[in-house]
Amino acid sequence: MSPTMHDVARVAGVSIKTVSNVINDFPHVRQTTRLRVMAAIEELGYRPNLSARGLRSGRTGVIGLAVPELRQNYFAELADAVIRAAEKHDLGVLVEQTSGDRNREIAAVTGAGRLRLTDGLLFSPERLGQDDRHLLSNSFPFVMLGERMFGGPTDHVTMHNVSSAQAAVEHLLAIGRRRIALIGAHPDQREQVRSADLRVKGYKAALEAAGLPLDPQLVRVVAPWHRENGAEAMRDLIASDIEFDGLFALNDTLALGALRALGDAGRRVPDDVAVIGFDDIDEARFSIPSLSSVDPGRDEIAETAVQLLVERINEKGDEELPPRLIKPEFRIVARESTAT
Amino acid sequence: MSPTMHDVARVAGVSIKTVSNVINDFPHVRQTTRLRVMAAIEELGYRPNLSARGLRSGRTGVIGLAVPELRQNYFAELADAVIRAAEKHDLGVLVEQTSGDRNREIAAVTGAGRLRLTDGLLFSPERLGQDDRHLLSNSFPFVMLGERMFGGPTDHVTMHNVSSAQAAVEHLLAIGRRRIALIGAHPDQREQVRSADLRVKGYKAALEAAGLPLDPQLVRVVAPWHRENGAEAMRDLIASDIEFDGLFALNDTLALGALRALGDAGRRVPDDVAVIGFDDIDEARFSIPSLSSVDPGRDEIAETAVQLLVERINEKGDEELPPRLIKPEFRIVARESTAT
DNA sequence: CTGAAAGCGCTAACAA
DNA sequence: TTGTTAGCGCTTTCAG
Repeated sequence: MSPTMHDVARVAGVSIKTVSNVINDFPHVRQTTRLRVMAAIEELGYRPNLSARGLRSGRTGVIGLAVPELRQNYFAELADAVIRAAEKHDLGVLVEQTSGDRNREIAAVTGAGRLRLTDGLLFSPERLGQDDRHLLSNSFPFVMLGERMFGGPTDHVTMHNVSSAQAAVEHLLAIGRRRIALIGAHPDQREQVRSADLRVKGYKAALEAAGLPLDPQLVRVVAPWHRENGAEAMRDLIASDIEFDGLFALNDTLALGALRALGDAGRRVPDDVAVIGFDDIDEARFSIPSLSSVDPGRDEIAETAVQLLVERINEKGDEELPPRLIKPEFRIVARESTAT
Repeated sequence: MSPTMHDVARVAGVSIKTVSNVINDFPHVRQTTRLRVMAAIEELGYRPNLSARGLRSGRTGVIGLAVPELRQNYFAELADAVIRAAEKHDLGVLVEQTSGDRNREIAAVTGAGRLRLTDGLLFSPERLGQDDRHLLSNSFPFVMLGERMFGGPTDHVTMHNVSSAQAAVEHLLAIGRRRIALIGAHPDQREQVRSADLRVKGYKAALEAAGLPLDPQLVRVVAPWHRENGAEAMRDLIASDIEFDGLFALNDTLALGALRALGDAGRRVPDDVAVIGFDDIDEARFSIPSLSSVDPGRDEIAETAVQLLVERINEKGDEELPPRLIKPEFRIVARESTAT
């Protein structure tokens, strides 16, 4: 077995408490003692046992991040940002993939399984919705991400979906586009609070503000938001012979798929069709043509979410803050796909 | 505090040991007792404390995965696959990003910090090399990934770099290309065992087998393997006025950047230049044109790596297997960028 | 400033 | 088949 604090104490000729004091940077340790202890630690190659520490202190130093799947660029970049942010707080990140499986999302929020080992959870649902709020509680440090559930008992970091989508469409209008298609609307009409619906709302608001009619034929239902589906929706749209000169795709992946289908069909971007996506994933900068997009403030979302979670973890039982809802600033990133 | 086994035992009217037996699916528990215990667990919302279990059993049920950064598609897809594979063994995955920082890679292999909480580590180095083998030991369950360090004391899952690179170039030769450029060679000539050098070796082998000369001007040094660098290398190559009709990019990200630069310069792919990448990331299927690539067997790499790690974790002290080196089969994936 | 000792929640001998 | 009990390695009162 690896050495314990007792071993270190014995080698350094001090008590186990002193070793603990040194490790935890407690102030009242004489310098010579400290050095002696550190030498012993070095000599033995001692590493604290985090399970024991976790058991004793009630903290593991690890937070959980539950996302649908890392294969999706948006989540990979989110996870990247979250891990970096957690690091600043000296926290590790246990990544759980729910794979768009409702039961696994339920398991994640109700604290079953592995995530019990964590001090708190960042959760980005894909299947749970507004009706599942009863599953949430504020007894475990928890920060909601995304826009599938609002008004729960926990902190929530999300984005300005409506206004940023509206800004995206206004960007297309500003370069003279009038027949703007949208791909990525959600099939299920009953659900209201989700990225798709909110972004569609922004789309409609922009058209209305510009005094343009809403042509339902230009609004295409697509789910899930994968490249192939974006390409397929665009092929359908082209095949349907409906006229359009602009496209707002509800995320970049859809937009990239659509770009592909437009290219195949010989439509030039942006000349024939100007395209804007949503998320501003890395890839948007390097597609051909490069893709205009909405940066929803992903890095800030990650940093804020971790920050809120840390506050909840450190919260004393009595001082309970009410749930907070935070939306970082967004930004329209104009690239070639909407160049004039 | 959340309920403990004692609470459950009290409510169920049994001893703590019986609760433990039920939780761990031990055989010798009467059915009625089992039911009573399970009811109590349900009633109290009891969840085992994994820190305590970890302390007692020496197992946390979590493995570590150390990669450079999830932002890179290849690693996001690898992490995705690893998490899925780990799940089958009922293991969680703590993801650590080393961000191409040598010291953080050293910290990861030497078991400093958070990764102490894990039962084993999958490690994909970017900065550590052959000379750092002394940092490795086989005392902690560990599986090496990638091709920066060979011959260490641990299991290692890697890929057929040379032969698959050779196959990629032969694919270009087979469609009649004769002036094949390579981008992504590594600047440092001293280091031998790394993806870049191995793939360059495959490139040379293919040319030699075809009786073609090696033109050093066609081999471009690029690091790191990011899109922008791929685009830049291609712009340089085009600007240098050297003739070429094929391109082997040492990874897909470079290839996608190069595709971009080729498009900008008005060179048609595959007509003017046929392009093949390496890794077969998702994106390759959806670029314009779609990108031919080498699938190095990523899913199998992930599954095998987790499998080997689990074996090491379960290994009794006495039966030590010698280090194993495993290379899954590769596959050339032909798409539009090398269509005839 | 340092030491002694209790106990976090669980598992696994050993007893009954 | 079930109960009792001794720690796993650490933090943390409380004394000294």
